[in-house]
Amino acid sequence: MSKPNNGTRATTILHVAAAANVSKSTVSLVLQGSELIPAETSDRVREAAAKLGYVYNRRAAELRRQSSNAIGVVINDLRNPFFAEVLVGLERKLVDAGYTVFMAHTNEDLDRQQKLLTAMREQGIAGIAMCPALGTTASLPKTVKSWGIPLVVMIRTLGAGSYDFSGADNSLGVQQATDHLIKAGHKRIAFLGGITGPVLQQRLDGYKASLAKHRVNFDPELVITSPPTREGGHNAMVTLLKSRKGVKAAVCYNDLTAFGALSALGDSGLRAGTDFALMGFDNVLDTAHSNPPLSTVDVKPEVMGEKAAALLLARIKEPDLKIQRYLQAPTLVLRQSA
Amino acid sequence: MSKPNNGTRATTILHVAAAANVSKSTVSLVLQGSELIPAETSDRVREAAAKLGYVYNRRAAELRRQSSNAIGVVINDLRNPFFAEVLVGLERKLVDAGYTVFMAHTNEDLDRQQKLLTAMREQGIAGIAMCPALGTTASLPKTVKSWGIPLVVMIRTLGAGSYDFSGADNSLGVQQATDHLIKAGHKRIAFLGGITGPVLQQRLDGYKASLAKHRVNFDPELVITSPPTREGGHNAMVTLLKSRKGVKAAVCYNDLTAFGALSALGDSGLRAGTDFALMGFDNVLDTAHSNPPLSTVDVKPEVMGEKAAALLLARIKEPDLKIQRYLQAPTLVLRQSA
DNA sequence: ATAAATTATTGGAACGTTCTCATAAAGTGT
DNA sequence: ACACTTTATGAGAACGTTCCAATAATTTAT
Repeated sequence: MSKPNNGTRATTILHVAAAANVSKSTVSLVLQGSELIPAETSDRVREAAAKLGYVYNRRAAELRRQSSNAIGVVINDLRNPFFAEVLVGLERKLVDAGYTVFMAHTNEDLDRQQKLLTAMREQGIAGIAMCPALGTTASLPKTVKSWGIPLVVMIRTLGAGSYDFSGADNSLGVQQATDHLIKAGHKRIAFLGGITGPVLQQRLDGYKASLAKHRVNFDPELVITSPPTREGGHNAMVTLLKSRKGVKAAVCYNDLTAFGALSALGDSGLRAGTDFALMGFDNVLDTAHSNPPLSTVDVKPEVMGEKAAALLLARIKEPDLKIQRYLQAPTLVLRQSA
Repeated sequence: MSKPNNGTRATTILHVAAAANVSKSTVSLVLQGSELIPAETSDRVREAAAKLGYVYNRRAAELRRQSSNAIGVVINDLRNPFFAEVLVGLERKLVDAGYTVFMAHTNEDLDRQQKLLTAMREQGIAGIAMCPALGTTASLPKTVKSWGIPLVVMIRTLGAGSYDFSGADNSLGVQQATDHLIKAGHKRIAFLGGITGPVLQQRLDGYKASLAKHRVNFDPELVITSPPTREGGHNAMVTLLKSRKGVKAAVCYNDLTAFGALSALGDSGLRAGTDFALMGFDNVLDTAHSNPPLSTVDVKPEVMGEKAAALLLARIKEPDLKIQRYLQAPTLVLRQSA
């Protein structure tokens, strides 16, 4: 009865202890569900806690035990449904494992990314899952590792360094998409969208590989880059239709650009599937109900998220585990656009 | 020189103090950018901190000063681009104000929402911005307020309680959309999509109000509900085409369902704008490049996010401010679908 | 010169937990 | 009855900051 919480301050473990007539140590043990405390006592404590409206002060606990139950996720393009899907898979898995997941958005801004990572570091987060903003230096994983924070990189590789990674086999995926178009009899196949970064590189490689394999000439005129957005895809398709006459097939950097391309085709009275063969990439949920439904490369965004979560959890549990790199195998899903 | 950080533990303010030959109090003041410390000293301290690789322990600081620089955002449907856009506006504003923003996703799960709020409470977050999951009880704002945490509710109202709110004038918006269709000569106008919740209610009200104003009969057969997704919109349109013959115009619950409807129209060889008049709602970025570009009602998602941020910041600064409710005024943006 | 004010710095007590020991009480085996 | 284990609980030192109150050194005013 030494702590009668009169003031305005939050009720603490000490107030609960006083109310339940035990020591703070006992309360702490009860809160942690320790086996050491008999039911009678722990009931009494829990009752007192409930009556006083006690709320656990996680900050204090984490300060003391030097640990955290929060995982930070840094994402770079919230407006791209692909990332949203990755996120959903990632978060589900982490939440199931008992972590609290905090997401933050860089909007492809390196400066913001730096600030976010610093903030997470200062918060003493238990681990970080990130899709690096474009232009991120390859040494970032090493830096984060030197901070002692478990890290998994998603989607975009960061050079050859040693870090856990979950992403897609971009090259193979685009290769399959291009193969499909070639098998359908197309020779002049455009590549639409994407501006920079490792993912574009890999996807272009796949495009070229397929062409080479089938002995069709690579024509640089047929790759039209653009930001990986609907607008970018739209513009790329407009350019294609206007100045590369006769092209009747295209592989897109991703589904988003494909949607834009679909829109541009529609503007010209063309319909993908009958007048033009168009392939997307990602198999975002939206593809099943676009106009027309998009043929695309399925890389299972949610699964990539789940895998990333699994890698991170493994790394947290066992910091010295050997580096793992997960590459989602692509499969074609053929709908109406090609 | 009393603290020579030999061990494996993180370097603290004390190590910095020792290295710079000052007391921990001085280091603390320097870290806070206090005016009290002359440049010569503070330089020395900062140098020492940098050399030792010191990292600020925010947990400890927040525990002591009973405050936080983090704001929690709870969002319910990450896969809906509308929410993504709201989020972007919200976050930008909060980050500009110096806060760290942590987002979390409920996926429309009340249980998860409860857990998230509790987690944020335990973390001692400075404020919460949330779009409540469907089915959230109207007393939630009161509860959060009783926790002493500033709160702003977004998009979905929660009864008539007293809480800060940022959302759209849904009723007026749909009314304008329906007016537009009626003025174009349509009499039988469907309402497609949405299943439950205050937003659907408000939008349906607007729909009915417009019909009433123009003396056209309300036909319950013409409102076809569905989950607010592409798939939902697709199915609703399929139903409409199959069993409500002759209907040539529809207002959609939101852009996402409109996209699905666009897809279903395409499946039937119909094109919105020429064969069918279709209106969306939200004016999500994607609408500008759908196939065809969607006519919709613009409620400026990013602005709603920014407004929510502003309300929250005001509430944090001045807890006794009078309650504010921001309703974004809708405007029609006419593209090709109607 | 002295008092008063200002400037630069510091010790130590918080903040609310966890966790290691320590101890007291009760049970067990001989 | 005794030693010995087990069970239930508690005291107090951390964790890394902040900030009040105090002191020491310097300047200014008289």
